[in-house]
Amino acid sequence: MKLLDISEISKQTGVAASAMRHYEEKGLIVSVGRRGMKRLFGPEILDQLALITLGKTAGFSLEEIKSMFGPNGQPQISRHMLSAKADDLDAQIRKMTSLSRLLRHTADCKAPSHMECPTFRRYLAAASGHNQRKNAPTSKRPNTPPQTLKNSRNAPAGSSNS
Amino acid sequence: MKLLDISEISKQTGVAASAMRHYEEKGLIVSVGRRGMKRLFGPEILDQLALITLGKTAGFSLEEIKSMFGPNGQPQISRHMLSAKADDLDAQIRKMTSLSRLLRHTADCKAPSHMECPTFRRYLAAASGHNQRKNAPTSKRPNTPPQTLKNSRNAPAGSSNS
DNA sequence: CTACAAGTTCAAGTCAACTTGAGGTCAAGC
DNA sequence: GCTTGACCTCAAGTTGACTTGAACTTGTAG
Repeated sequence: MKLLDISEISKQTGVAASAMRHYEEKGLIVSVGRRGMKRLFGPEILDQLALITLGKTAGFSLEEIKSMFGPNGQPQISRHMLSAKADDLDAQIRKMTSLSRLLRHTADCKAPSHMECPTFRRYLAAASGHNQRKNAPTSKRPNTPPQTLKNSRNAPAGSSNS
Repeated sequence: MKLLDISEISKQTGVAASAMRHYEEKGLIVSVGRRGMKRLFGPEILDQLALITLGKTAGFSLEEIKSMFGPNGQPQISRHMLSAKADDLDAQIRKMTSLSRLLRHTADCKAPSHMECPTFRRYLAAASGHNQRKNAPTSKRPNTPPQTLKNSRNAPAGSSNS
């Protein structure tokens, strides 16, 4: 049989055991049983954790992720709301694409001040305001927690270029 | 002259006054002076706030945003690191694109369990692991705060579809 | 001149998503 | 049958990005 214990899963997925307990507590995953006191999970946990990790990367909260594909993998919200989430995602993707270009341009541009560079300002305009599709994103909720991008071997932010 | 006070800026950008004070404290923006005790900002603040908001949307921390374009709009990090940030962004964009497709598919698919749907699994595979470009994202940093997507008039996650 | 709305500072609180620590449990190996 | 190491629970702590509250200051309107 292919039941996995928490440390095995952690090894395979990189998700901390404490995080998995947290997810279980929040109802995002369920353990299929125990060996003694130790949790056992079915192999589907690997996909579920991948999905959770992915959702977090995309900026969804655990609550939202749970609503999109609960512990059983089935969505808890309507098709319509799922599409709405996808719409949000697409809007964000558009902004991020512009930001990526803006960053690459910034890395190359020789202008004394980026704010004065027309290319920079064009990307900024594209990335912020007016998304080129029908209804505006309508950021309703007042406050919204942040996410931090992971990777890119980073240095303390004041080095190596004169 | 076109000096703006904090509430005017808040009105125009939607950024809370308290958030702007926070940004100033953290060194992301600077006020150009005071009228009495009240902060005054130059018009460039609007672009800077747009940039900050954008950076947050993309999942960068305030520290990172500051390093990418400080209070003067100039990057505090090397061109190389800027490109690396853009690379991160692109990797994330790829994942989010797959996730968006996965969500749209989930909204339409009639399969009893999504995990058993080959299309679902294909998107999941595309979205997680193996990104189709050269070097892997190398998520180094151990723990990473979250971000939450804003908009999409959302309901409490258990409604309207029978 | 006085009131007042709108700003200010500073400390403390909040929230999500975990992590950490203390103290407990148990299957397995010697 | 006892030790050990991996896991457990539960409470408390951490981090980032703000928000909130209390007490204070001021330019402007009346």
